[in-house]
Amino acid sequence: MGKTSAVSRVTLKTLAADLGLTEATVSRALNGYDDIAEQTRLRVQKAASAQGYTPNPSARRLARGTAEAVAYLMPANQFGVSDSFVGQLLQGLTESLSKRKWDLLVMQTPAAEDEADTIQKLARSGTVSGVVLSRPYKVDKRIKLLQEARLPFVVHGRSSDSADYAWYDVDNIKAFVDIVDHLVSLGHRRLGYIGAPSYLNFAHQRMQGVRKGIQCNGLSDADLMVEISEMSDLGGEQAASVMLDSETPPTALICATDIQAIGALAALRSRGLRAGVDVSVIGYDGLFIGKHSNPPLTTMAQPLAHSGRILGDMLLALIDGAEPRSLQELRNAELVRRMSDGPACLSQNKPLNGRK
Amino acid sequence: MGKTSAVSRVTLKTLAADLGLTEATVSRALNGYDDIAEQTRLRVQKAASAQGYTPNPSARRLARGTAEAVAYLMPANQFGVSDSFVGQLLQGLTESLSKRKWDLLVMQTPAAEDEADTIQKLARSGTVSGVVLSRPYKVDKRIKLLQEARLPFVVHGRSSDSADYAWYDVDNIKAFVDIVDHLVSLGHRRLGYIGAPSYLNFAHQRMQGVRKGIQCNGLSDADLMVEISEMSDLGGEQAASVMLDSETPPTALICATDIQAIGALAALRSRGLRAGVDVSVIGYDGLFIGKHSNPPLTTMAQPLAHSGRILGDMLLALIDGAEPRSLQELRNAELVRRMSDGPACLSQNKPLNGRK
DNA sequence: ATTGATTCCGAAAGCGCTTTCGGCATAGCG
DNA sequence: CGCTATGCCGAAAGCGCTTTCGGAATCAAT
Repeated sequence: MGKTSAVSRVTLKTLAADLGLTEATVSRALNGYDDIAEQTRLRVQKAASAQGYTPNPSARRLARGTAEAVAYLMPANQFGVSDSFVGQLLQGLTESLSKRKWDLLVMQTPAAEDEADTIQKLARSGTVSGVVLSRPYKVDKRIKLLQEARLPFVVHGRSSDSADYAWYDVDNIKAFVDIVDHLVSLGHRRLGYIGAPSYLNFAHQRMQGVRKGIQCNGLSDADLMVEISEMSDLGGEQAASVMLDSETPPTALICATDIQAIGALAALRSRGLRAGVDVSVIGYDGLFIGKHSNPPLTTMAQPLAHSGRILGDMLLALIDGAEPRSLQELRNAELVRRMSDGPACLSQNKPLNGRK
Repeated sequence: MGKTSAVSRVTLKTLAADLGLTEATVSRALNGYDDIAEQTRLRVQKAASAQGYTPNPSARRLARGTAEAVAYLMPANQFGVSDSFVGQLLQGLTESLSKRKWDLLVMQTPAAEDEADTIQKLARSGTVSGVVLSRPYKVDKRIKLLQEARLPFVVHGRSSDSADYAWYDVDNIKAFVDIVDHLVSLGHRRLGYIGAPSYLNFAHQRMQGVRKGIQCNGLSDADLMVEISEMSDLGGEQAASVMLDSETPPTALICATDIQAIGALAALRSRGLRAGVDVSVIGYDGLFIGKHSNPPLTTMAQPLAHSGRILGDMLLALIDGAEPRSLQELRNAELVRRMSDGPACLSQNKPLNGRK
């Protein structure tokens, strides 16, 4: 009746007592110190796994002075449309961290106000030894805070000044230059761009991309129509609507995100316009949903299959002392053509306006 | 110049020294003990926030003997299609937990083999004081393990024996009975069901629902055609294909998940069949994607807007000592009609088989 | 046999915090 | 004025683990 069933935890102390050794010895045996006789190490290991010993992480962390955990700062779920990439990212992160048996915390900065507070607490308390940040703003206070706190971090995306920290991003500018190239090569000369709020840096970059694409192809600003909308299907639909209903509607719509592109598709349909025939629509993200939209969406697919693992590995390297500048990885997005783009049919520049 | 910039952490010790008090006093002052003079409490609080003191969670947890953290066991991302609900759920969970300033860990049981191991480690190490489990299997070893370990947990969904633990689920059986009712009322008499692997209990339940619906409406087993597929668009497409290409194809397809329904839609299109006219298709989940599929998908929408917060609150209550049996919440899904269902047109029972 | 180098383990301090306990004041009571 | 309450704080132990240090053996070399 000494131990009441499953209640009494097995600690280093009990283990040591059982083995006739000291806690110190058992600890070192389990942690691979080389001043332990191979024979006793085996004995200890066997007993440990037999009794199901699992070190108390809090105690270990306290003693070691390291957190053995990292935090993922989830982007605030802004428009109801939950970001499906969060799941993928987390999966990759856990994979990467599990190699060291580290824990993954997910946090969310409540209001924009509390961001500073959250980060400072995080840094000062020593809860984690690293942070993964998603979807940074153009100028992102959190990044500066993390730097000041000397807390290792990697960013999924980049803010405007990305020289001094580690990040993993896709080349948004190139991606949108490519889109413009593609469209121009199809004969399009009047383009519409449905953008996202530019405080999000990726939105800013994508906008830059289309501007650059316009220039490189010898078009002028007058050939580009721009509407900024929120990142939702409705936002995209509304933005597309104003452009389509304008005097000289564009023959192709470039969208900052697939979600908005999906909305644009709806705007076309409701006007009796055929995407890919009357007007081209190209999105960005490579979302699964695009495969099944009406019509299937042509899009720039970003490679986020392994981004979680990559970010995790980067962070680990960083914590091990790697130079942040050496950990900057830029990938390219890839055009996947489905059905929503096609040659410009200049004949019907002014479409027949199904309604209105 | 006493403190070298941001390097030296401010601990209870330094705070106490600064204030001319003991660590014990400061600790109690900060933790709301009532044996501290109101005046000194204020003094302490002011100094704490001025110096930006944040308690070291590991030390606190160790001393208190409680984890102040819970874990979310992510469902393994089986078919590449990342589950978009994970993000939503996490958001709700963090909200709920932030009320107590608890941490949220996300973990993933690597292989099916290691599940037991993972859970036992989790329980024994005291890493967390509670667990949220998603998408249980019909008979789920993890649940038994959690029970044995006396680790509080709530399940998002139910396993086959759900009497003794806390869960939050939607009434899958009722949902699918409702679908059958709806379809029958539209005149459909030959139904097809595209199911999911039945080791996932929700899949089992949905199948039961369909069967029950068949009975209640006076149909026989012969009127139901069943295909089980993996939970992906391709799976759904293939399953739909075999049914549509059969001797006597069903006039309506019920799908266990929206993803599969989306695939079924593709199968229809490739055969020149019009969803909602020639064949009805109904999915389940209420995924955003269904709004923009071709045609828009009629589906049973499950209420998961606040499921994360509800699960979090349940878990907290449980940890506070609530009875698991008192924490079982069953919600109803709701039919949202879009374009993929419609009255049965018996005239074209045998469709014109576009190909094959 | 004496020395020196190795091998292996125990002793002990400490990580930063919580919490019980006891004791010194001061206040309240007869 | 002595006595017991009460208020307020310090002392100290302890949570479970890590890690440095030193010392007792054992071994090899002279």
